[in-house]
Amino acid sequence: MPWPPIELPPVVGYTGPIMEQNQTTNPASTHWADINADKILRSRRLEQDQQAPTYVCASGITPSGTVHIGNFREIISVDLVVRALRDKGAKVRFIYSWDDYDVFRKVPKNMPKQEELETYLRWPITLVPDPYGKEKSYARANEVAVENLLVKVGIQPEYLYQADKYRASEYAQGMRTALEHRNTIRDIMNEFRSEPLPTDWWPVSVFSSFTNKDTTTILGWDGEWGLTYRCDETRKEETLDLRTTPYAKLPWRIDWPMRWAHEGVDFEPAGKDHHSEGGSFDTSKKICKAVYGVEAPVTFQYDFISIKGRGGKISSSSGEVVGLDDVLEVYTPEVTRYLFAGTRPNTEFAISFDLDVIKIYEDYDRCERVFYGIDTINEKKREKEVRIYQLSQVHEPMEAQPLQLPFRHLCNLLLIMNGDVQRAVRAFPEVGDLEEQGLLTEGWWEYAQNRARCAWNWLHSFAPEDFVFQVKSGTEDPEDLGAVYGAEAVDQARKAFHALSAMADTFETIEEKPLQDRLYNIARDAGLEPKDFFEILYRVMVGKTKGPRLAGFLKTLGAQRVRTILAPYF
RNA sequence: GGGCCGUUAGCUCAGCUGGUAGAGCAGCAGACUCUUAAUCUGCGGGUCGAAGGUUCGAACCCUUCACGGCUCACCA
Repeated sequence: MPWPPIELPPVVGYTGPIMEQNQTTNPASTHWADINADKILRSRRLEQDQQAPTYVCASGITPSGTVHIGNFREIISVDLVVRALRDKGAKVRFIYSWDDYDVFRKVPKNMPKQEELETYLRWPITLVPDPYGKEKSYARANEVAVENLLVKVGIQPEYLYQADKYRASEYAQGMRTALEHRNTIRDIMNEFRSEPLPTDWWPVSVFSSFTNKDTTTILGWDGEWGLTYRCDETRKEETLDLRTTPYAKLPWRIDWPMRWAHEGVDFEPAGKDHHSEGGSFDTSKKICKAVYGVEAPVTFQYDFISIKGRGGKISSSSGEVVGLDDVLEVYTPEVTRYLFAGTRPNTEFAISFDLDVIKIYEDYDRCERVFYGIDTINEKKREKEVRIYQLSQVHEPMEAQPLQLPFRHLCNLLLIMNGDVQRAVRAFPEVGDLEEQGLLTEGWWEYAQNRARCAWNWLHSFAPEDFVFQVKSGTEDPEDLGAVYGAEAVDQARKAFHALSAMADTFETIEEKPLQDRLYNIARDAGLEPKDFFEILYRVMVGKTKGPRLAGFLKTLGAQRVRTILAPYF
């Protein structure tokens, strides 16, 4: 189906102050974010006269390609816990670590300039150029994309750039400590390895200053700051001073605990791939204690996310990934947060792009009505729903229940209005009334616009064919209805159309129910079975045998449009 | 081989810090001159994977087992 080219306003990003603290939080909340917040608070025993500490919550990933929605689960999980901590009155530092000093291992298939990128393999991603030529590096391009999106869902951590820190030798002492505990670290890692690390293994790695690649061999350490390596490609040797060199770094399983100690991290969750015995969290935890002398942070494991209902559009095997941007095309920021806030982190769930989308929006709306006390359910459930709603918000919730735009109905109105957001929203009768009374705030219009845009995107890209229709403009040639319904039926339909046009002026004032009754009468007066009349009318109006409930549909279209559509058939 | 998670109504799941088993969908019955996975009203339906244990009381805690899934032992 051809879609009219519609210029939609972009989803509005959130620019005001972030929602910081919620005074109404029930301290006994059993929401998983609150339970974890309590766990974090308990992990630091405070002496009587000790000042309230700042709790450090951390998250981070390697920006080595497009950041996908699975990665997003980690950062939103931390964000929710951070909110829970702040709601409990704790001071929190929320850090997000871009591991942009990691090695560029593989060129993702969805990147342009594949051949040029190939030449940078084994370099640190912070030195690989941005194939789009906009940012100062490949890593930075991926980072910027995510940082901009996170603002829209109300997540604003303090970003730490590991490449900058390593290259400025901020971790010189951390690396030296690792070297001093070389054997301890090797023993810990060997506990779980199938093949033990070789005797000439070193707990640091080096990028060659001659080639920028990590293809180097460490030859020795002087017991202080001097590290000697050989560049495998050029066979050149060099001694670096850890206090000044930009080239040294720690491998992952040592880098992680070193940073926990360096930043004093109190909480960091990790994916299930890290959370096995002998996995990276496990060995990092041991190294953290044995080498850096501090306890590993409180953690939990979050499960993977799958995608449902993008059949045919993007196959996951083609290497194309679903990112936060894709999710925000269909789900508003609040509903996106709702998906994660309402699901325990250690359960796998699917983000749906099919008909489930409607249900998710309906669930969210119900949650909102519970929050505002419109819908009543038992107290225990109410508390849980209220908490989920709070945690889903990007802005402060409004004082009273804002006017809801049910997703399904909004979809129909958008289809009737050919994607015109303003007209679709105003087709809700309540909108005009509330606007006159000055009860629709700017925030509400933002909500309406975001939701309408998501609905339109969904209709455009993912809704089943049965679900969508397009109102005929009245300029098309009349269809050859006679072949299908017979000349007599068409003749009768013509009569009915006349009658319908004649009463079109009453659309604005008549109730749906009486209008519906009139339609049946019109059909029978013209000698048609109502069923056939409806079918022919739908064919004329939307080119299909079915469509939106007629009474409401006609009222929404209005007398003028209905006449225009019917005119060619007189 | 180790670890983690799951097993609750026909289906998808909720039930979280032990207190009489819940929701949605499906099903059945009724209503609407009716049409979007139509709408509204009502109803039924579960030895909570199995066996033991702790407890006044267990879907929930402990032990063992069965089945399913994921993950680690290479890199991050």
